[in-house]
Amino acid sequence: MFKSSVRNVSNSGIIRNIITSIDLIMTSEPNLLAVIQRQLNELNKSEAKVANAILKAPEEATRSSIASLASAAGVSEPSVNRFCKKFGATGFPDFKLQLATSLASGVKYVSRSVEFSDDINTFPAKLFDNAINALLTAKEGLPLKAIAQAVDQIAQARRVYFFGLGTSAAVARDAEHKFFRFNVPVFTHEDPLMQRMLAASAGVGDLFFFISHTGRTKVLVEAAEIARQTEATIVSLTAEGSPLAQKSHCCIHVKVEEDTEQYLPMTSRLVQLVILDVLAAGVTLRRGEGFTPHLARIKDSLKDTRFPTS
Amino acid sequence: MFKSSVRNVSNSGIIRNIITSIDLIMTSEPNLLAVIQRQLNELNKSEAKVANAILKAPEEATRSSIASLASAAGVSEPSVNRFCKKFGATGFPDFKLQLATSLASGVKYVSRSVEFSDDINTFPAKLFDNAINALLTAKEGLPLKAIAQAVDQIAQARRVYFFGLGTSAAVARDAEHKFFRFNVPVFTHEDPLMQRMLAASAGVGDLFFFISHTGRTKVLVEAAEIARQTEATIVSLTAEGSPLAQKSHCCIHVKVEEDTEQYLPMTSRLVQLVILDVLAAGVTLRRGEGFTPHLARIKDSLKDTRFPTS
DNA sequence: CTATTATGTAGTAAATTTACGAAACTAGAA
DNA sequence: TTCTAGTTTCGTAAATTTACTACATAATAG
Repeated sequence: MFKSSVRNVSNSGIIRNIITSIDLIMTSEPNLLAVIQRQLNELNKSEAKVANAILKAPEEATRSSIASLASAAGVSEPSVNRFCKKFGATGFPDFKLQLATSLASGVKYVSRSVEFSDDINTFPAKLFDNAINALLTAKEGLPLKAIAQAVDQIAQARRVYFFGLGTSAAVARDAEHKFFRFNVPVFTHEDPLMQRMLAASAGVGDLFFFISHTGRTKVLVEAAEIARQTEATIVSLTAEGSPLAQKSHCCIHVKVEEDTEQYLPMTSRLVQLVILDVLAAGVTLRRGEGFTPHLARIKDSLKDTRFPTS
Repeated sequence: MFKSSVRNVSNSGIIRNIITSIDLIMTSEPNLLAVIQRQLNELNKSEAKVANAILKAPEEATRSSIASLASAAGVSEPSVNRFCKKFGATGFPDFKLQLATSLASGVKYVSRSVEFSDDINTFPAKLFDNAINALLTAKEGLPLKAIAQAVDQIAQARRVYFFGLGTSAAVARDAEHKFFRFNVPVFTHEDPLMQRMLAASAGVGDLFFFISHTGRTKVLVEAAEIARQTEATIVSLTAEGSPLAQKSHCCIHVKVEEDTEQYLPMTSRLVQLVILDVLAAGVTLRRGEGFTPHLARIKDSLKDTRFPTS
């Protein structure tokens, strides 16, 4: 079984090496509760009971015995044990340990939406927790291959266009600010007509980077469609399998479960930004150490626009 | 002797009460390992053996049974048990739990900067960790009072201008997208000249929201200065004590230790965005439950611009 | 109605704690 | 020093709690 092979890492040096890469993808999970939360509807009856009991009182769960947790959840002891194993633990004690560690960081790793009963003392922390949680989740399932590919393509591009609409326009703008530093001509346009026209007149060496949470915004997908007719490369940061993703040569997709009750997409944008940071860092690494003076010059150029630090 | 009086706590009620305060000092220490380390020479032979075994391999200690730890330390099982109780735990499992928690909170969240020796398997995770770390730190020292005040002022404002330059311009743009939903006329301008002119022509009910990581960007501070001459309210999201902060009626300052070696400001912007989310949520709560249909309408208005979900 | 999955029962093994006693140490006196 | 009473320290073994496994029964899907 895959799960158990991951856990038994400490036994064999050889296995350890093989596992390392998997670890990066899978097990670097500081947030057990988030995983439980996410899997909640994938669980069967008794497992769900256990999950709810744990989510309800996680701190208490770390202190109780398997028997008391079982009775609290209204299930038998082996059910609890099976539950633990399902989530990658070797058994109940190990599970408690993992749970305790994830609780330790102080973040409530369960998405908590803001209620109208919240006040200034509660809702800011909730939003921060959600943001942190989103980043942690995204970090787990990072599409490293697509990221590496995108870095390659950006590093080689003659021109890079960052296109987004609505909230994603702000992300595109941010990307522009980040990437122009690499001597690559970078362009952003929020105007769909400009986007279409630029897409139509693209050629070899042009790279279009589309940003969209849903990947279903018509005008953006259409622009991608047009660009696709040319020799340009199309990279997108969007939802997997979406119309936009289908038009792309390379799609960086990130799983963010945006709270649909929430009318403002909060967290997905943060993840997009960090991914763009990652891409920028990737390009910097690509450019090599000789490139840092160039970055330093750009930074220095801003010096005179600021009041000196007293 | 002090040592023995502590030891004999369980015998006498009076002594117990005296000791309690000492316990409080001792056990409120977040790092159990540090406590053990400090007490090391006050311990007797077998206890010291146990202590050393734990200090040598703390991570392993959390995972091992009392039997294996006992044999690793070269003592009997009850000795380990007594050791645990001495350090405030109810028993061995409880001790392991405390040890695990103190290990988790301390070490993990350290800023790690990207090196040129990094590759695709390491640097994305580093950047995510840094981002998460920044949010965690910001969450700790959230200026709730200033936030509450800013929410008040935004909710009451007749017009809100979000001004930022450079990277912060993108944040301002994002803020615009978030806040326009509250029936408040929101404006963003990246052009310093526009910012000056709008500032000059401001009046009662106008709110200028300045965003700047350093708080030292001259043209932005000047715009704030100009706005300050009018009846407008000035709120800023910037560094504490900076020139910009000094011009503001209300300053939301956040401590983010930006890696100065890094030429791109990565994390501060994320924190700014989440803070703006917090403000937006605050305004929503202010508007009350009757306001949600309005938000829903805005969301629905986008429906036709998207390809339907298959 | 069969095959498969899900859940619980009961027994077993393991781990932890307690009770008790032996050893080691301390201090005072011969 | 050497002995002895008192004390502390530590380990053995038994008791108890806790967790796991194998198996049986119930539920579910095909």
